[in-house]
Amino acid sequence: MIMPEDLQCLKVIALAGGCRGPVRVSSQSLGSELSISPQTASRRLQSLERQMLVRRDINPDGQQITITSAGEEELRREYSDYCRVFDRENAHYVLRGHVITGLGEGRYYMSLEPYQRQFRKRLGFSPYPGTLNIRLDQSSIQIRKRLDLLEWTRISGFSADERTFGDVRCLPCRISDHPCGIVVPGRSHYPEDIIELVAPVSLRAALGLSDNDEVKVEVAYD
Amino acid sequence: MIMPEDLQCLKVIALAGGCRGPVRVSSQSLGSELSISPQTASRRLQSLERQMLVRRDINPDGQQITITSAGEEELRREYSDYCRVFDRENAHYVLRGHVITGLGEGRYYMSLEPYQRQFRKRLGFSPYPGTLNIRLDQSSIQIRKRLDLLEWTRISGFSADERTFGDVRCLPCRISDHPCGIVVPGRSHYPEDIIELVAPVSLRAALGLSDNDEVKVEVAYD
DNA sequence: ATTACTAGTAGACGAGTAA
DNA sequence: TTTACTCGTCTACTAGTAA
Repeated sequence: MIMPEDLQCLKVIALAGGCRGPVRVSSQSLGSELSISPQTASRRLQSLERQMLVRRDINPDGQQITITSAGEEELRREYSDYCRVFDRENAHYVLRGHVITGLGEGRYYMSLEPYQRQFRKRLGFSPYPGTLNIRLDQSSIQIRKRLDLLEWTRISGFSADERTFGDVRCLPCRISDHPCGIVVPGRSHYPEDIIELVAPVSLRAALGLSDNDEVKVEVAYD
Repeated sequence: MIMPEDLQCLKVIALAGGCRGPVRVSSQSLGSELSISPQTASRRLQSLERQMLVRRDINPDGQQITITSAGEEELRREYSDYCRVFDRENAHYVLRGHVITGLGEGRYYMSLEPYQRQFRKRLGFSPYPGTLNIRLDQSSIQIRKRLDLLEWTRISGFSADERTFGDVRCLPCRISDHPCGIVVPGRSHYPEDIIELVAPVSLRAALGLSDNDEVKVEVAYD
């Protein structure tokens, strides 16, 4: 296995064009790029050459470096690792938290016909009138933030009885294999450590949940 | 700047799903994955935590690790570096070598009407009857091999005068801003250290080249 | 099983120097 | 200027141990 500092070095050479032709890379320039001494940079280049990852043409006034096929292969391996990390296809988020009692607002909103109709159309189910409120564990709060980058379904607001009901966004998810959705009111500031779930059934009843029970919410983006 | 060994460690955690939720990563499992001792792996995790790149929930029987936004950012930076390396858009290859005298076969073939017609159509110029033969420098031979992965223009063979003329493939390129093409006969084995160029003019005359002069051939894939 | 300390050592580092 | 050696230091490793 290639050492991480060698790989880092190889990457810098690749960025300079080392995969596509010989490039001038001096120990000094490489060193300053990696914040290491020219001596160490020189040793790194020798190491890469010994591993047959680069080819060097050394002249008295410098050297030209070319990345070999083996070197490029090594870079591609690393590249594919990063592709796997950031591949949207297998993005599967997990949130952990504990059941809490909400303010009962969810129950009211979810009972409104215009919301119900849209949920039915967009998520494929009529929401049970009531939401399951969850307080996220500390480490899940960071995950929650990243969900904002995914594609949420927009549920439009409406007016009725001289009141205005705002937009809501919803992200399909699952809790113990029950399909559900995280709902977040449009613009109002919502506490970052709390999520609210809608589902076709009462999750509390279906899963036998009580306050403070631990739950796991999964978001599979596909 | 993040140390390469820390980044490597962070990547492994990310591959285990650390960007999308807390994952169980023990010092031992991490160590065996990276071929380092559990002690070192433990120190790496402490280091990542100190740099706020991960969050750790440590229990007596193990730890759950979550990559923070800062950690993910670091990974994305690295990812974008690799994207730049392998981005086809700015693929710009450089071959270096020295002019040699060929066998004069190029001159004959390039004078044949069916070949001429196709070159005119595919490359946009009528080839000067004669090719410039170049012996590649040692380090350019590896670059030459990679060109085979690019999209070459196929020039079809034909029959005439009871002889069969084979397919030829051609890759547009430039030599000192003169548009030209690398030509390679279809199936016959061609020496890997030699390339043959066709151009609308005599490159030897246009560039004042003699045998053994150094030349640089550029292939810009776009 | 874990995590993380301490201790001792091996090896990587930068400085200086030669070619 | 380069590359790459030697040398002395100090970091970073593994092993052993505690919690």
